[in-house]
Amino acid sequence: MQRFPNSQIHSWDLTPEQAIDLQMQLREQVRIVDDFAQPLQTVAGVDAAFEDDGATTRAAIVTLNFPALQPSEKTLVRRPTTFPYIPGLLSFREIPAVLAALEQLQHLPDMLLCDGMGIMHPRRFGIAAHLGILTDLPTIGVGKSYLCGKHAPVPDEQGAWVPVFDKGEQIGAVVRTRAGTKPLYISPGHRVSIATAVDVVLRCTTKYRLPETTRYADQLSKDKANNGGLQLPLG
DNA sequence: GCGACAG
DNA sequence: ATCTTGTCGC
Repeated sequence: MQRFPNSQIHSWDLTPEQAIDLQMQLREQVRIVDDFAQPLQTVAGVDAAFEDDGATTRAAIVTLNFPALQPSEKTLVRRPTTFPYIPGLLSFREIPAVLAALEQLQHLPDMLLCDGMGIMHPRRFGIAAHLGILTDLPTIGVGKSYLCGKHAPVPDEQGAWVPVFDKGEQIGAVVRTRAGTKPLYISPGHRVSIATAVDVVLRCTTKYRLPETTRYADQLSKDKANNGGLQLPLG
């Protein structure tokens, strides 16, 4: 019953210094090339929220069929928060709860879209990359604000995007998912190329700034009225 | 040394 | 992330 063998490769009881050392080590395993089931049949949104003044982490996952984007399954779990929020170390705060939520899914999604960065990170190991290595699932980082890298201004038209560079290499793209709103910072996490990451995010976006995956996961993670995290039929 | 800093 | 009402602008 060990769904993600790799999720045991390291402890979560770490100091910020140890967490950084771990990122430097695990980044070697990240693969930024398209290596996933095609055609894509399901995509899932991953999100975390906090309650009890931050003492409790709530992780939500909503799977949507692709490309129709209709919800097919969802899970919500609560776990004690064990790591502070430190820019660059977000994954150590949110992933433990996310893994627990993934374990409860009846069916594994073909791809995960996470809140935050993939390789568009100071050490190329944002939450989407970390989650990808631990689960060996294809992942994409969907950031709502800037973390690092340089890029030209993004044209204000739906679908426009410009590459983001850091230290001589492209680490992702800034994407205008909707005109008149702030762009999204897209980067691969694992087993996906930069171009495909941008393409998938745009295909998951309809009339709003955020892709449907993120919207559904956000809604679930913030939903106060729920059955304690039990899976519920959608409709 | 100074500025920046996902959720 | 979270605390929070109405409000300005497309």
